[in-house]
Amino acid sequence: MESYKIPKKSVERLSIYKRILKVIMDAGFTTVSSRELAERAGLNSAQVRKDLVYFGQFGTPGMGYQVSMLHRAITKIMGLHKKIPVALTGVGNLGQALLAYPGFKERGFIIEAIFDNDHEKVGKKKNGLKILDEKNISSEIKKKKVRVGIIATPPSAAQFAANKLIEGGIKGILNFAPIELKVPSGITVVNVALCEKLEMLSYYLSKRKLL
Amino acid sequence: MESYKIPKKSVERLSIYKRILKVIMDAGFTTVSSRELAERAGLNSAQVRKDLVYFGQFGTPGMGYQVSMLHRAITKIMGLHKKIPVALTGVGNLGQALLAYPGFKERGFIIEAIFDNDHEKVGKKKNGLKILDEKNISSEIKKKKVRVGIIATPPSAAQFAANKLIEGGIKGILNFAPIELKVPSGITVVNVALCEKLEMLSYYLSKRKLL
DNA sequence: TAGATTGTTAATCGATTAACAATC
DNA sequence: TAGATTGTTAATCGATTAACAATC
Repeated sequence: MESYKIPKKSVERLSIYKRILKVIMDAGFTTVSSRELAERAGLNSAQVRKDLVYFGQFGTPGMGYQVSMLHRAITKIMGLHKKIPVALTGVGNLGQALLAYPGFKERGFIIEAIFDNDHEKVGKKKNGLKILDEKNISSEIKKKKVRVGIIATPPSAAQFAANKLIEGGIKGILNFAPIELKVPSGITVVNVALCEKLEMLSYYLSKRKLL
Repeated sequence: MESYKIPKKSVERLSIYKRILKVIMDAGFTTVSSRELAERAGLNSAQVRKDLVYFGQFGTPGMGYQVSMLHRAITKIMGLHKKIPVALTGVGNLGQALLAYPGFKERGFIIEAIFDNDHEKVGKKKNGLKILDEKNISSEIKKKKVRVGIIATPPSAAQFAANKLIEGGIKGILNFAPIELKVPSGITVVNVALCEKLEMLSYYLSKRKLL
């Protein structure tokens, strides 16, 4: 399990391989080749092998990969075999959606605390969780041993939320706000570029005079 | 306004520049250099200039770029100056969130029709729109001249939804389902890789023994 | 053994960055 | 004019793909 120079893209694809392996496993197959994996992921088979080798030697020449073993290995490598307590900041439309989104729980991300700066909302309950004041983020998440923060605030409030989360000891942030967060080294930020994706789509349609 | 070989990444960054230009414009500045833009976007200034030149010559040597003019130009290039009628498929948690998410409307993406395959839901209203049966996607969207489809269904229903959307004449799809949609050439699919991002974050924390 | 497919090296491709003449 | 900053070319870097010896 090396670590020094693994491309971000390879890590992202690891997640894709895991998803495909699950499908293949559920279909009852026990082994799979890099060619098959590549085909299903829309990639090159050399790339699949190269990606996997960053993390270990999982294959058998002439045979391919053991589906369930590789699936389990990737799950472990990605740390998806443990539950992770999460805090959500910003209980607006997007925040409420994420709160209800089953994809988080399925991956072991358990939302344990939710925050907003709107005093109209603070104190009310959403999905069984009381909305807390953003001012108290750091003390609350220390109490609940939260490890990951999700930022679903408007862009103007995002940096403040990030600061408070980091103050509370958080090391990883999933950021939905369309701004580049400034964080000290040692903090991992993963951006979900919703607006950018939307505007890209607009561009491609517009270019072809389809709008 | 060339078109033959513009990298996807440059298009995505165009959206980022637009966002930053808005901030600079609102702060009252009239010109901006590639260095300043780069700094705010966390990029290299040569990259900013190269990206922009794909789309035209907007700058003045010695001066930089006219903020409002560049902002307007990018908006136009991305087709964000017109309203786009949109259909949403999958009115589950994620779908309902997207329905309420103001970011779509702000960018001119107006959700005009919503679909689900759950007969419990069909006929009910959400955000002032009646939920329609997925079976009727193609006829309904033809009627409403919808140009873009958003897929927020579970993965198992995503390909069916995509097929129906395409049957109805749609050329662009924003896909939130974690599967690689198979579409004929001429259809633009932009994937929002929510799960992959989440799992990436898990990986980086796990690697550093932070979970 | 023969056939298949891995892990890995080398070749290719594309994207980022540095450098600088052109020019406001 | 002198200083600043563009657009652009060349150099660098990194990621993808092809090819193949090793090996099950």
